[in-house]
Amino acid sequence: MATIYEVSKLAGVSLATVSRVINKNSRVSDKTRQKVLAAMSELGYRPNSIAQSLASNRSNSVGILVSELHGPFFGQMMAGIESELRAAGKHVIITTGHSEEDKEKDGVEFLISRNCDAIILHVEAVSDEYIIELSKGKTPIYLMSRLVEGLEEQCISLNNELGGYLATNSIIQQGHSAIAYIAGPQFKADSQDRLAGHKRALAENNIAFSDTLYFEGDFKETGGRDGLKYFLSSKQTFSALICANDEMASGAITFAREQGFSLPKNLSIIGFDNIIFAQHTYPKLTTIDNPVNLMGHMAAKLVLKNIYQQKNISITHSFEPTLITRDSVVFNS
Amino acid sequence: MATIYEVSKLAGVSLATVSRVINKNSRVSDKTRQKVLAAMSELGYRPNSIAQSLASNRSNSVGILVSELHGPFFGQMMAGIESELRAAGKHVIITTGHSEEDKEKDGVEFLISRNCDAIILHVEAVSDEYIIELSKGKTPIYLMSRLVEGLEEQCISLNNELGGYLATNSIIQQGHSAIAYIAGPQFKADSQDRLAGHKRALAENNIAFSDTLYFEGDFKETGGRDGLKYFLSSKQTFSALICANDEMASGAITFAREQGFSLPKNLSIIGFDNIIFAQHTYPKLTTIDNPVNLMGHMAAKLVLKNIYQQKNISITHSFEPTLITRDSVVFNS
DNA sequence: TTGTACGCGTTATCAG
DNA sequence: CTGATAACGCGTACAA
Repeated sequence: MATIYEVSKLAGVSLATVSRVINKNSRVSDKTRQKVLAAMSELGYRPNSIAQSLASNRSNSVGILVSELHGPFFGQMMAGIESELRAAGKHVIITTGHSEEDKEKDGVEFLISRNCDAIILHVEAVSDEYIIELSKGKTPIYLMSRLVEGLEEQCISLNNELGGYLATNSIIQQGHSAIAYIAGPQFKADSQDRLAGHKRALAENNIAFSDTLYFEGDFKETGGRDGLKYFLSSKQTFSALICANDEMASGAITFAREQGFSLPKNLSIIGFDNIIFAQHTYPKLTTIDNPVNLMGHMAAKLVLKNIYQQKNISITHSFEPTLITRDSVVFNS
Repeated sequence: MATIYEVSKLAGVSLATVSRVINKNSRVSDKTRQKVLAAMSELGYRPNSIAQSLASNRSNSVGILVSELHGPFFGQMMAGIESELRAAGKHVIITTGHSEEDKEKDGVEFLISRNCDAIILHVEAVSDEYIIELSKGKTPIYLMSRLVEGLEEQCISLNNELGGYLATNSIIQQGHSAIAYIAGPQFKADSQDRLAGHKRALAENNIAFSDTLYFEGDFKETGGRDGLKYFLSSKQTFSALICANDEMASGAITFAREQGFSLPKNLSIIGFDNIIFAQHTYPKLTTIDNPVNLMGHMAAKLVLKNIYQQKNISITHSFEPTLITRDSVVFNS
């Protein structure tokens, strides 16, 4: 509520001097600094970051755009970014895109118009061209879980194709050949890549991909439920089920048991992402680890290095998923 | 990048006129409006919301402070608030407090300094006095899951005491009398209230509260695990376990099975919150519904009504938890 | 080391 | 209906 002007008056110095003690960079004599500090605390002065931002064209805050605010995946991602940035004294402004092109663009413009020093995006509906165009603007752009050609240096991504391959391959190594697959929404690049990896593993093992053992889910619990229901109603036989994320795997597990399956004996199930709850399904979920929290940290480090000039930070742009073996996949005898 | 000034030049009108067409309220002739609109799109003009905010003292955005960005509880809360506000064209600025006093205050000041039209707080470490002091400032304050005396009109809260009572009472009604309790961190009011409800139910049924069947957990999976481990190592006998939230219940379920328990036969377990994954534990978790998503919507409605003058909105300040009966609690014979 | 004065991009209050 | 012009709160050359 109090302004820099009132502080300067009370301290008997000029506006500029007050500004100088706020931005600890330029030199002020110790005596006047004390006077100013005293005046500030007496007035309960707090810098107006809006005005600071307008005047300096910086904001000490980075924007984050995620698809959703709920769900273990985005939660881990946001937490990773935020904790890294917060430790460096930077704030985070979060908004959402809901996987819809209009909302994603709206969110991006909001963040840009708020003068964020950089923005970290997890966008799914928007085109590569849009992103490339965006990256030419004055606000630096960084991308999570997405690899855009020409912007490799600004991307932190996971090799989803490899993850998909690992999942299917591990299932095949366990003696399964009749394998059902519940994919994620195919407009999402992650989902496509995971499916591609699945198909590669099948091909390498001379197993034909079957349309009737394929279902496109929604990445939520209901997707796993609906997918399994679909496979069962179409009288397919299969000994293993691959779900493109853990939420769908959870849904499938629950539905399978409702249908009288004994797990994992009757059906092996594998997920993807390794969300915390994957340790608490029954049987404990075998899955592919997606180090999304780590990737969040890395994205934050990337902006600390590039935007806030922090040195001695080494960046990993590309992450590799790994197989987490638990109890939900067994040998098919 | 383009400013209102360039637009006015290109359109051949004054700054003020451009500002008028941006803020659709005051009247501009159709002809000049078209000229301005054309100029805006030709230049790709986007209002700088920082400058708007500085000049108008409004920001069309509301601040949210939560303890953590991850976890099903906060996810649902943020999602509820955001979706309601977004539908009304308002943006949301989210930051965190990590349940630490300093960080909570820092977060609050960040939001205030960003000129939020209102802020919605889920604070746990900060005192009632601080909040009351805060509420005297120029930025309107609203509170989630916390009831502060004197600020009832700005609070959206859950009757946690009742929830705690319901949980324990339902367990008792199932014939249990040796009941272990894993509480949440006791510096959190929610945890205290849930525990108080537990004790009331015990007292009403003439069951003594036993210190040796009490453990203070951390509201995470490990809390459930650690709590159960503690009870088992201390050779207590009990037929039911109450966990102050679902994460701890999940951890307890997993650990119980690792220890060879057959659930729910050997041990009945009840949780609190009814997070989505409570439907996917095995056995499916009996729990207390905490309508946190709804409460988020309601908090958003409250600011829409009070701050953005939306009419015909009816507000519920106080929510009641309900028992969700699933499979993890059985009759003690 | 300190002060003056201008600019950041808009809104808002006046006149006209 | 439209146009000057003063705020908004602060950063930052430039001068002193």
